[in-house]
Amino acid sequence: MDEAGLPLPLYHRVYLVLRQQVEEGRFDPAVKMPGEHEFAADFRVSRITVRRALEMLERDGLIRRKRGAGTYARAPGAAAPQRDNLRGLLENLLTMGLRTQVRLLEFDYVPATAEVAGLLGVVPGASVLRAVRVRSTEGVPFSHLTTWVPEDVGRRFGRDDMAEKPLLALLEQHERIARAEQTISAILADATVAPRLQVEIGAALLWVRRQVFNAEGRVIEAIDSLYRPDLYTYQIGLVRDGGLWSPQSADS
Amino acid sequence: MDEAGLPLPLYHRVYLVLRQQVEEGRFDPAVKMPGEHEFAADFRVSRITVRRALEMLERDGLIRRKRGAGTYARAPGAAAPQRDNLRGLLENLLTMGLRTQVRLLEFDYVPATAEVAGLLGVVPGASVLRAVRVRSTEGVPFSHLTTWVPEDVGRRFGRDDMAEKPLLALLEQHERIARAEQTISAILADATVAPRLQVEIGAALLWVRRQVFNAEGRVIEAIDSLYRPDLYTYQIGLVRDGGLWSPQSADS
DNA sequence: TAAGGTTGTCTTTCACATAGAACAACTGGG
DNA sequence: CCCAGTTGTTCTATGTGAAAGACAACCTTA
Repeated sequence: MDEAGLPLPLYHRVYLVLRQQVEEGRFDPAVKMPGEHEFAADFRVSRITVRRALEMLERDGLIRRKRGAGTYARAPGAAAPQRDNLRGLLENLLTMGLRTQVRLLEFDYVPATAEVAGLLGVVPGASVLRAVRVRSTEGVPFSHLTTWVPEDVGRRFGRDDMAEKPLLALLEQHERIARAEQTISAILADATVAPRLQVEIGAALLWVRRQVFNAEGRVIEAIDSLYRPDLYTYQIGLVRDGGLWSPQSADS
Repeated sequence: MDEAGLPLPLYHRVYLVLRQQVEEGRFDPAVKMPGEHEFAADFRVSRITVRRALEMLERDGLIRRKRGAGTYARAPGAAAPQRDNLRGLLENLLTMGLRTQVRLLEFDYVPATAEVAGLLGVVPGASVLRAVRVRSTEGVPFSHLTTWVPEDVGRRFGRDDMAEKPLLALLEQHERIARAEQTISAILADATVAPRLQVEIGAALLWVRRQVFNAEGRVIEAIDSLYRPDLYTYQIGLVRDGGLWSPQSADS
């Protein structure tokens, strides 16, 4: 059985894992990387499969191989996406006041699936507004947002409003937003979102699902957010408070 | 179809396209869907390929097929269960009071890498205690924890302590824990953690990195946690507070 | 120079993906 | 009732993914 749900070829999964590790700087360019036989044993695959993955990495310019000598990771280089600028980019987003571009890909009224109906607290099949947006910074997409809103709430604004203003601002024109519930998880990029986020199918994405409640306790919005982990992370501070943790701050 | 070199099997690409269309309500449940031959012509694939996609859709409960009669989409509300156990198991963990087993895989003093040194606030190469644990519930592993502690802190307890008590409890015997910083992201399962978490290589994992500070502001502990997204999610409540979100509660 | 390790290249074998085709079993409408 | 249309089933054939192994070419080091 394929737990991942995506029937990606073995060599491609090995490639994705190794590429992630090389890009993280996990291999010192001055130290010989593990040999093909060793990788094959680690991954429990044949050497041919490892070789296919390594050939792809070499074409990407991420590693250097030489017969008899071994395989070496390339130096991170100037444009290296180290883990430091992870935080950097998040802080940029916040301090710059979210200087990002938003592209509206879909905006339609659709019948609610069972899952969406459960999130919004409507009956399955009820008409709901679904909008899909991609948010970018400097032309690079980093988040993929799918939003569902009950029909009566959605009718208060149109497609143009959504392309310009944040949805939350639109909602707050008519509603008192009280609280939200978030579930954070991870998921693989599928064929739909991968090109929109400019990642490969099978790449790891941060998955945040949020329900927004108004003052009456009604769900007025459900958001499914997918983030590129190399460009966006979720940061939380916790304070120790009598044997328990309580949160201190989160993003907005 | 898509000849962009994507390594997804054809039948799976057809499945993804059709699933999206069915979920969007594009097929009236009262009207016969196009026949297998017609789909094959539309997608420019063989009928066998179309049939595999349709079989998957039928297993998902999204369509109904009958020999001689045809294929019909099911009513929008009748979608497959799919991701219910996400929330289910998490609630189990909390209500059962975290009835989990912990297995200590590694317990060693190692020289700090540059990355770990940065997290702990020590010089690179300094000796630090590294422990790797896997936490399971009912025999199923759901989290993989790598912990680093400065040497002088780690010397206060031994391997046996760690196998029994939570690390935080051990630390609080001698320290005043003040706060923590968490970074939440996503990462692919590599050859090391995949077997320990009983997932496939290349599966998506939830990645939480935590720095724990004592009252003096020193980093006492750094934790790298990997969670199986099908068994564990991170939940946060937010309250709307004067145009901003502030957190309400988190896990501990 | 010699030895051992590393990547490059070539087998063989098996399983699966896909195409193309024919036929069987079944349904609904004229 | 019969027939056209639909899904179910079973063939053949080809290409790719993958494992396992053997050997060649090459580099580094003792």
